[in-house]
Amino acid sequence: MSGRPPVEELTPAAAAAELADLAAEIARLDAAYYQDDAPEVTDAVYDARRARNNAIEARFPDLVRADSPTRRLGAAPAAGFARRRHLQPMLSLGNVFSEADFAEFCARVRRFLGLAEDAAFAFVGEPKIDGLSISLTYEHGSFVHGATRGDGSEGEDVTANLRALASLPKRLAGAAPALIEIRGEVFMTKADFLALNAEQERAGRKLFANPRNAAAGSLRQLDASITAGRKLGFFAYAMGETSAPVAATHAEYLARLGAWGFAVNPLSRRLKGEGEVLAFQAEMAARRAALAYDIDGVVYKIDDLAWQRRLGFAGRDPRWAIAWKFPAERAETRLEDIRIQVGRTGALTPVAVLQPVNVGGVLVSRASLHNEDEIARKDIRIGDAVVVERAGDVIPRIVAVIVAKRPPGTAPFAFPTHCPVCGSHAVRPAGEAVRRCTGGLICPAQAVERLIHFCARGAFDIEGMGEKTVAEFYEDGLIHGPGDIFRLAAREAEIAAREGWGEVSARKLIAAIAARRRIPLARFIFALGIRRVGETTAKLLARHYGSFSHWRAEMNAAQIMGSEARSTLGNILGIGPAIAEALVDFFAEGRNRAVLDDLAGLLEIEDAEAAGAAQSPIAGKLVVFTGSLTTMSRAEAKARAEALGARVTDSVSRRTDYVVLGAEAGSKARRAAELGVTTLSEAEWRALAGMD
DNA sequence: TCCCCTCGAGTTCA
DNA sequence: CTCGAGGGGA
Repeated sequence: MSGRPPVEELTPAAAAAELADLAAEIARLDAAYYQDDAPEVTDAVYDARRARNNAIEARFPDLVRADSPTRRLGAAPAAGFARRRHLQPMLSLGNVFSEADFAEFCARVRRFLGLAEDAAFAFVGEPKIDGLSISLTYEHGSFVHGATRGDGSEGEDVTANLRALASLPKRLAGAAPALIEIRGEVFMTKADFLALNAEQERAGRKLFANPRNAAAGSLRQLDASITAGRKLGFFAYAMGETSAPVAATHAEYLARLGAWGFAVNPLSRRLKGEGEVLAFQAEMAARRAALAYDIDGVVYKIDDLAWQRRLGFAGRDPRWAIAWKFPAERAETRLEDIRIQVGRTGALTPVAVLQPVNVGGVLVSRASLHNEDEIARKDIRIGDAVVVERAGDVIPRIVAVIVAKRPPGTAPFAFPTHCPVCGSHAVRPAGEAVRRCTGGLICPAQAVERLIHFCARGAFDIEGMGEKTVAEFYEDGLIHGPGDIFRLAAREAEIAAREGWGEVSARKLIAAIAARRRIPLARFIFALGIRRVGETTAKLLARHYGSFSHWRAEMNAAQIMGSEARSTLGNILGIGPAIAEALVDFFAEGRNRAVLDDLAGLLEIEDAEAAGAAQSPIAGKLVVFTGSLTTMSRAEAKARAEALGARVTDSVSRRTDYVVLGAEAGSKARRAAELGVTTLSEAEWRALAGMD
């Protein structure tokens, strides 16, 4: 800043005067920015003021004012977090753990793009910081809102908190698309984490387990001024929706981000091929400990954005990027007990109770043991010394038993043959891994789990009816079955009188329940918790039957008529014999039918939209590709077609809608002609599918 | 009949 | 997030 002496040369008196000026000035600028939405100065000027203020405060800690800008923020505290849908979903990433895995990833890319086996392509390697990813939306160059990743398609709106991050530009420098989503990572350095925890300890507050949690906890503060007081860093690294292309390669995109004013991880590097990737991975592993922040691996992205588009997604993971994780952290501890949990479907799941041990910054005291065989295979016994691992995922698992440290007198674990809750016989069908309680409707453990599922996200999604509440209400006899939830309104006073409850929370709960009386058919079916019927299958059924009454009638018919009607169920694509049987079993049980009657009287179940109402002309069509395609590989063509709602097979039949002929198409072209199936050239196909 | 992929059901800790 | 089973195509 010109015209001002360097901080080192300030006298205390001059410093005090300047801090007073800065406090007043920054307060005014904040008000203009946050309240009037009319910034008076550029962000660079604003940031320089804050930086100057911070520098002076650092040198004269005694002079920090009560109204110092570092102690408050102009933004009004947010009232809870609204949900915000991302314009484009935020990615998850596939993982690899070795050179061989990575080579396999590259081979898949080559196969998909139809490249030669020795074809080289460039990557960008980026250290994978253990923070929390967020999405920022800029309109006409201005930061308008930001959200956490959430489930990938919808996160929490933390705009006010993000405004408090100095490292995040409020305006993009230079030209930018009218609308653009920018993704990056909010993180805390190891040093700031330790300092924050020391501060927390001094203040008698709870400590954060690791920098990641500290960053998440700091960002997700309802009072944005707390966020402002925490030192959070931000690196931008990815793109979401954009109204205009901004680069041809990822490396260019990163440069663009830098030009706009974002911090981009300086360690990110363009790598010309697999050889350079290996070297980079080794380099990062070696530098990991010395870095200011925690990283758990390196993300490699294919540099060419046109290739990225072609590669697209397999499920939720992009085919054009991969996270190469460092080996998981491990720790040794003692297994104190094995407890058996009973799930919604009656599955008996063994869970290890561990002597709490710190694994990679998190205190682990439990780990799933999956099933009977897993325990037998590893010969896990109560009292054993075990190695616990927390891999890239968060979920700990037991890697092995240290047999040398096994105390005397242990015995192989005897898996119970009866349900620990209701005492019913627990059976394990031949060929299956899971042993299940046969108590069904009489088992209280299953009943609670079913109710929890009923209220959970994706099903009725009743706010305030979490696991604990449901379990307590069930235990105290407030609810026995799903219908009772919708009769709770009559017992509001009783709920308000419960420990930990009050009038306000009871009223809110009743309102949340009332808000869910109307429910789409698919969610309703999913909520029932029918075995083998998850979210996807429930949607499928809802679309097929359209209405609750139709579904119910058909299912009753199937139940009465047995195998014949069961085959009708089998005609729904995606419903095979096992799911059909699960459905018939559910309806065969009188108590389930009673629950349905009960709910039908309490709820308004919305009809599902008619099947196949999709917009693309190829949605629902059966397509066959033959011959060699010139503008894309076979796998790519298939993926694109499926993304547009078509089904792709390899053999031409009467049911085939289109046969797309590549060069040198042979027998399938002939067969298509014989059967009178419509054939398309590759160009015609691209036009029909809207790919050009 | 086999293989590949998707879906369901399970779980940890903050 | 992982594992196992189901579904569907080869």
